[in-house]
Amino acid sequence: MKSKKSETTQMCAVDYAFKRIGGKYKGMILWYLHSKTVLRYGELSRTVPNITTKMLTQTLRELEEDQLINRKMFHEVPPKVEYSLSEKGRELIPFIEYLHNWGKKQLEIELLKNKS
Amino acid sequence: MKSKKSETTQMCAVDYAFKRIGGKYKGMILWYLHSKTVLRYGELSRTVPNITTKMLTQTLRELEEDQLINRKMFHEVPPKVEYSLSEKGRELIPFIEYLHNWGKKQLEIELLKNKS
DNA sequence: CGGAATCCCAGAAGATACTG
DNA sequence: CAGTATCTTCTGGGATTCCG
Repeated sequence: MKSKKSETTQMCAVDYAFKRIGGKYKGMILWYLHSKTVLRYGELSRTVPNITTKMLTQTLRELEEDQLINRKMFHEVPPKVEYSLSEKGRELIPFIEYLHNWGKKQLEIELLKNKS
Repeated sequence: MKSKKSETTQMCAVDYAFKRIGGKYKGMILWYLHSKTVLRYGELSRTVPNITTKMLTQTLRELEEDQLINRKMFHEVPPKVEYSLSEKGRELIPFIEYLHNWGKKQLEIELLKNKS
């Protein structure tokens, strides 16, 4: 049983965690899923700025593999797929929320500086 | 006054924050600086697994630009440079700690699964 | 000791077109 | 609507060598 996760390098917990939520869109998607509870594919694609379908699909698949989100298909016409946070994914929210607030604060500080 | 930070895309706080602490080594370096308080260049290079001098220098420079760490040079022979967390950088510790604990927990869970 | 300077590449991300 | 499939581009990071 080979695992894509374990490499020869000793495993550092911070490193491990960053690999789950790193990349260009993972944090944002988790954040949006948290604030909206449930989102369809199309909604996500409109919500995440400039994301392509390829990256959206790929990112969602990775989050699903890591069991941070749930994917629920409705076999209808037209098709419908809903994404939501899993329990495990929800555990990350406090930290993303913290990060969000920190980022907001820094953005405001920079804004003030640029005005002067 | 051009800024490397602002692009045409609307600024999202989560995205902003991830850009400060994303990348392969930033989280780990902040984490190590927190647990050891102060570290020299050579110590960091030995502590962070497999990091090259190029990446170490580059990462430290970026963290310094964003004012998350302090760089203190001693003009001696041989030269000596110490790195430590800044106030702003220290604000990030609670959440990196959270992330660290989460990662540790997940690693343990995965370990158990692989044994079965 | 604490870097800087090059060269190079894998893998991340973008563009575009097509489909059940 | 919710994706696939390709192709291309870009850039974060690696390897190596040299410097004050």
